[in-house]
Amino acid sequence: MPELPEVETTRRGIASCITNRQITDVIVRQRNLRWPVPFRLRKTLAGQTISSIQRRGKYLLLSMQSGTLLIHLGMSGSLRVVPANLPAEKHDHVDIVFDNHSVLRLRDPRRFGAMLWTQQNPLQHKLLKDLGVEPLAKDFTAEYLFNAARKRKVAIKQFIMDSHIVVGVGNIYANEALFLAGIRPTIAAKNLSLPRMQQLVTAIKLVLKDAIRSGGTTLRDFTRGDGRPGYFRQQLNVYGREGDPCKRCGTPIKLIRQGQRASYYCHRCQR
DNA sequence: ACTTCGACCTGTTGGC
DNA sequence: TGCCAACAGGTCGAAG
Repeated sequence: MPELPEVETTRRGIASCITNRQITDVIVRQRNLRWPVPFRLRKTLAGQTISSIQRRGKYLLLSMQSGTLLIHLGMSGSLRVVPANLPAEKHDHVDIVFDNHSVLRLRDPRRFGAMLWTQQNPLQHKLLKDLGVEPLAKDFTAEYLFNAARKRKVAIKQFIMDSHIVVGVGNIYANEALFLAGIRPTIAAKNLSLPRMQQLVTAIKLVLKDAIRSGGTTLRDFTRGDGRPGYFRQQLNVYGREGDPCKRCGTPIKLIRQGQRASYYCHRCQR
């Protein structure tokens, strides 16, 4: 579920509920996420106040007096603020309890997510320090992408999904952005001209902004527990549409595999 | 420095 | 209906 738009929507959705709230308790039901949830997390967090919640890539950064809690939602994670008396369900692994008896609850069926504590500058943390640019920031430009692609023979789709180049472009939006830009996902990154990179950069920003705009709907549907985001799904041009007609030219959408991920594209519109 | 691939998990879906 | 394989929105880290 979580690509950058969902993570950003989550951040915005919980920010006002948790900032300036004091933590009174932490309940860890399952510590085996991607990396173990810190053993003494309850001891570490109790009594601290969350001063802000920021996002870097798909990581959420909860700032407190003595450090930062890093949260990644992996493939299936979600965060919700619920009343403390709402019973935890099967995959509700961590509760952060606040002084007003609300709870920040992490749910993650596949457990590819993470919750880590760091006392250093979080941007210097091992997992964050080598991340690429933010796709919606001004420094994500055609020139940047073009320069980064020199000598890179990897396919452009895998290239834009590489978080060391640019963060937050997941499989759905990589497919969608390449369609909008008219670029075939298999082209070697180094073979794209600067103007085509400009089209791609523009498409990535557009797709992510649109998705954030409809992210609220996506999130609400998801957290309600009925899975797929109905609203956003209707905006998809290629993802999940194998064999269906291209919305621009009618040619059946193709499905291939790149690096064990599904790539959908129009053989005619994308060259 | 770059590329490929296995690994981590559970839940859902589609074919037989 | 049951069973099994394939697949799912991520990304790290080892090995080549």
